[in-house]
Amino acid sequence: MDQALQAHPQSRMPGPPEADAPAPMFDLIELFFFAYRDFVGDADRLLEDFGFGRAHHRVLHFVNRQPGLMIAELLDILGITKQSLNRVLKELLDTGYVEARPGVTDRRQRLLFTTSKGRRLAMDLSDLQSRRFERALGELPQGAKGPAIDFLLAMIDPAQRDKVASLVWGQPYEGAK
Amino acid sequence: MDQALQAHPQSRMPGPPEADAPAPMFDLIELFFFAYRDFVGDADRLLEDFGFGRAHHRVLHFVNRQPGLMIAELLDILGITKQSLNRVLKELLDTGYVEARPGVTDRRQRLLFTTSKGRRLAMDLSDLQSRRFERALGELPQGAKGPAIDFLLAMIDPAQRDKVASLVWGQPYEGAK
DNA sequence: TGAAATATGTCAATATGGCTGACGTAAAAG
DNA sequence: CTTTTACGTCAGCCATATTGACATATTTCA
Repeated sequence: MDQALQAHPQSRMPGPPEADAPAPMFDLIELFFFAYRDFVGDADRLLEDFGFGRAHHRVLHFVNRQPGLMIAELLDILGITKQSLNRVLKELLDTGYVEARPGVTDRRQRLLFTTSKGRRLAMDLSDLQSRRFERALGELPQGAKGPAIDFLLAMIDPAQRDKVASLVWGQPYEGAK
Repeated sequence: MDQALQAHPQSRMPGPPEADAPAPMFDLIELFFFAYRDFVGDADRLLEDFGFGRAHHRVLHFVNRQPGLMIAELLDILGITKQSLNRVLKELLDTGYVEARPGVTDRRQRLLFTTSKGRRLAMDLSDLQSRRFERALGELPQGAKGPAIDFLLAMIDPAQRDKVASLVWGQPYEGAK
């Protein structure tokens, strides 16, 4: 019935002799894929109740994290175009999860803030995802959080690491606490 | 000029006193987001040269990993509908990266295999992503791979873990080697 | 002051990757 | 011989992203 489910053949390198290329790390590749999928799945389910998608989540999250964020900064963080952002942001503004206030020193800017409603949703989403991390870390030996942070940080493009670190901690990373 | 870039305010919990809810793990949440983005970015860039997207990548990857995979099994792994798969799979078949052979014992089945061209592309993609893992692990203390695997596995829904483990290792997980 | 750069908004067209529902067909299983 | 299974396909819809072009207000600078 399942001759289709054979033993995994990747232990044998197929094809002609290519010297000894390091074997691909299929385990990490696939685990990263599935772990991330479950990670975002938590939030996806909650967001559905509000008629929002992942795009809304990302906007809401970073606005909540950095109140007073400018449009241009948000675009830079998300790495999308303003046209893409606009539809999503508009919906968050229209439904009252995010509000925009003109900049004080520069009135061209629209500084973004979460409303109390938006803050609550953003927190609910973060709590959901934090609970997954808590569960996962709880299954691991004591002190697994530092190494996990180090691992994830090391996976990020070195060139982007400072930017990310200052976004995450408000300053360059100083090592596991 | 940048009163918009204030110190991060999340250290103070906003709103009324909600007792002491555990603080959200913003660091892990955001690092996971950025790490995954860079991780898939590597492959995305290579895939563009072939006119493929992430959907093609996933199909090619799992077919390469489990030669002789049935359509239904692939759908189960990817968690998408057959209609979604079909367009992508068709393109991989038409362009000769994947081939389908009727099942031997059950001729309704279409068993999927990568062609030599497909195997090469799949390996190139896996190598790219493996190189990122190698670089990352190289920046960490010796023996960081085991904990990384354990962390990612722990992040996966417990109910799905056996399925994932048997997909990744061909058997239930036995702990870091 | 007047021109240029900046921050943002908007219209239009397009691509990709998902979805649901309905229907068809060949082969296997009872 | 009927039902179930494995798969394909048509049609339409949605979400998220893209590029390009153009508009508008505001700030900056020569």
